[in-house]
Parts: sequence; structure tokens; C-alpha cells
Amino acid sequence: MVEAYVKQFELDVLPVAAQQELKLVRYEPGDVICTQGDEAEHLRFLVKGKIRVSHTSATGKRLVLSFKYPLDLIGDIEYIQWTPYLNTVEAVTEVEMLVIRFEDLVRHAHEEVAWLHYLLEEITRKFERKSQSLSFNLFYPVEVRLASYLLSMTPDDQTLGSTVDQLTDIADLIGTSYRHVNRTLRRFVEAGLIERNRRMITIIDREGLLEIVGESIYE
Amino acid sequence: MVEAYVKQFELDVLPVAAQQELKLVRYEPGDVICTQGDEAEHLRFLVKGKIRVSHTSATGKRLVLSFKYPLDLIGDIEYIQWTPYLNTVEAVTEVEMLVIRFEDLVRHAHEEVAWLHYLLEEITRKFERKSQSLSFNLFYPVEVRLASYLLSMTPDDQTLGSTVDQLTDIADLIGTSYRHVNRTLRRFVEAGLIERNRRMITIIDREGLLEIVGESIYE
DNA sequence: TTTATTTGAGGACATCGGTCCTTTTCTTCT
DNA sequence: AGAAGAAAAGGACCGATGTCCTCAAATAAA
Repeated sequence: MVEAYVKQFELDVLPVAAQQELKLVRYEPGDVICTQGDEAEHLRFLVKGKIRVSHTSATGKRLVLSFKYPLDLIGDIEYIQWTPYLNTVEAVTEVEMLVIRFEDLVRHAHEEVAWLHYLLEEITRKFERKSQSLSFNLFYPVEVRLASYLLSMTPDDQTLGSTVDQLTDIADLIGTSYRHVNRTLRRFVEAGLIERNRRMITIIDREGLLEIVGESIYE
Repeated sequence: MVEAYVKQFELDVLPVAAQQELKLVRYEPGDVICTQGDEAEHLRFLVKGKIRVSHTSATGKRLVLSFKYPLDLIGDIEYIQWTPYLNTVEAVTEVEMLVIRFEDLVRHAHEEVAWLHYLLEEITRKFERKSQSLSFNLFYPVEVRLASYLLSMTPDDQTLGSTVDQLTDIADLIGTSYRHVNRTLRRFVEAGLIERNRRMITIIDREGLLEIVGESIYE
């Protein structure tokens, strides 16, 4: 199982000795994978499922930083800096991760140029995406952020869930309140861009949504 | 000159061959050091002076990401990813930088474990600070951000400049408008926290400002 | 000194978006 | 079915903040 994933995601940048330390761990929806503030001891490779990364401020406000899919690293920053977890990570769907202890990583991969390059690339990629998504929240109003979110989350099917919990996640992700997400969705309905029933949101006018996103880009 | 800086900032993580390629470059206040969107070809070490890093969105809104002081790297992300500059960097004061071409870096340092570790640490450090400052803007209102800024910019002396340009910089940094910075400063004056004349802001009640900032610490 | 020009402060107004709370709708239990 | 409870939506209100614009102050020019 581990080997299959290693092959699938080209994790052979890890020296073989380190590969042998990888353990496959499974999580159920809702499981907390790691907790902000806890001491970090493992590097994890997300190889299956969907996770939510969030951060809670000193005043208790939660910001959902991102949803992530394979392949993604958790604990890489903490590995380099040897600091406590910056964020809390939870399983959204059933999740599988390859896990390796920092100690083993140091022992087997500390001097591995290929591995270091891999880390550098992953971290800078993360860096770019993060700063982009955070500044997106500063640059554009909720309407645009939400439209953008809807589009990005429905590449194939045209629907997505809309329970309170899910809408609250979206709200925390785009940096606003549940109330305001609801209000904005309502406007989208009135504008004929989406349809809603009690449990689903259905996109019916992608072009229209694109226009909302695009308008403010070129304005 | 170059050697002195290399020594001062412990840049000997760079292999000697690479060190010899370093050139010292000087900039005057206002000079543009690199421009968002331009192809990146050099890694720069800020060794003297103060620079401003800013990003302009598609709609033309500017966000000042940070002010930086020695030692700091410019072009590190771009070096790893070989992508155009993400941000525009300008000299605020007189500035000196050590500059090396990416090509030379690849040639002399690509396999250097010490150098790669150094890069990893610098980039993760950057990562942390950036995501902290960006989420700070999302978590707290302008009042808090501005108070925090005032405190962090006046560790020694109790004054700072307040020309329109400077206040606009602050506004772009904390993610608001010049108008609102002005309004908020006015409230601070009314609350007896600061004093203003046409060109300077003077802190007169650090404790009071600290109270506004509360638990949220900036930088 | 007077006038023109630049620079900065602040008023007016509109909108965005947050909080609180009520109403509506759906679900579940008896 | 009817009642009770849970989940979701939406109304009311208000503070935060952006935009536009005017007026005052300072500076430069004549």
C-alpha cells in the first residue's frame, strides 16, 4: 500500500531508508489530524481524501486557510523550523496519509539534495498559493470571492452542498460571516446565477458568475 | 566591501565560488529594485537600508506587503520556481544589496546542502511572517492594525512622518484607505493617544495604544 | 505681499458586512 | 397527524469603511 502511493506520487525523492519509515494512517471525516499549537513530530503526505486547514486567532476567530487534496505536505514548515503546528488540520472526507517522524527524516534525508530541492519547491508553491489566496480576500468584496469559490469548487458537477456547517466553512474560508454568505447567495439566486434547495447549491449560469469575478478584475 | 557584508551576515553558507560572483549594488530612495511581472534573473541580499515590497492586483489596487530591513532575500521564491517577480520592490532609504545571477547560483550552489538548508529556513521564515501579517488584516479592524503599526514603527523615537505618501503607504500596508487612516488617527488624537502636526505623528500614550491592540501582536 | 498651486484634513454619503434575533421550514418523536 | 425541536433563512439595525468632494493650510511663484 505504502509503496503504491510512493510510486503514484513520485515520492522516491525520499531516500529508500526514509521511505521504509513511512506509515500509512487513515482518518475518518471530522477527525483532527493535527492541532494548532501542538508540538509537531511528523511530516505527513496527504495521499487520499480532502482536508481542511484552519487557523484560530488569539481572539477565537477561525479562518479556514484552505482545503487540500493529494498530493500535499503537512508539517513541512514545522519540520524546517521545528516549531509547533501553526494550523489545525481536519479530515473532511475519509483520508489517508503517509507519515514519517521528523527524527527519521533527519536521520535519513537531511543531506539529500534531491529531497531538499523537493521540499524547496513544495514550500515555495505553498507560499505562492497562500499569499495569493490571502491577498485575494483583501482585494475583492465578498461577492467576487464567493463567485470565485463557487466556480473553483464545481469544475465538473454543477452542485455543492449547503448545510450550515458547509456554508460556515465557506464563510471562514473567504473571510466573512455565515450570514453574509447567505445574503450573497440569495442575491445570486435573484440574479438567476444559481439555484438553491435546502441542501444543494446548483450553478446555472457559469458565465454570469465569471462576469462577476471578471468585472472586478478589469474594472 | 562585499566580503565585509558576507562576513557580517554570515553568507558563507554560499560556496566560495558563488561568493565571488556577488556584486554590490546601491540604490537611492525611490529607486525601483525589481518590478512585478518582470523576469527574475538575480537573487539579492538586502544588506543595508529599508525597502518596500508591494503587490498590485489586476484591478490596480496596491497592497504593501512589508517593509524590510537587513538581512533579507529578494528573488528567492522566484529562484526556486523560475517565475517572474511576484512583487515590486522599491528602496525607501539609501539601500545596498549583494546581487548574484541565478545562473551562477545554479552553477556553484545547486548541490550545496548547507546553502539549501539556509534557503529552506529563510523561505519558511518568510512564509510564516507573511501569512501572519496577511491574516492579521483579516482578523482585526483598522483601529487595531493601525495602533499595532504605530507601536511597531516607533520602538525608539516617538514620532513618525505623516505626509500623504507615507500615510498612503500605511493604508496600503494595513489594507485600508488613506481616508480611513486619517479618520482613525483623528480618533487617536481625540482619545489623547497621539498628537499630530502637519508633518509628524507623535506617540504620547503607548499604554493606551497597547490596550487597543490587546492580545493581538503584530510582528 | 499677493496670487496661484500643491498638499492635507475632513464632511457627506453610500455600501459592505457583522451581530442579534425572529421567522420559517424541515425533521423527529409520540 | 400534531407537537417539539433542530436547522436554515432572512429581517433589522448598526458600525466600519470606501468614494467623492470641498475647504483649509501651506508652500511656491510672481
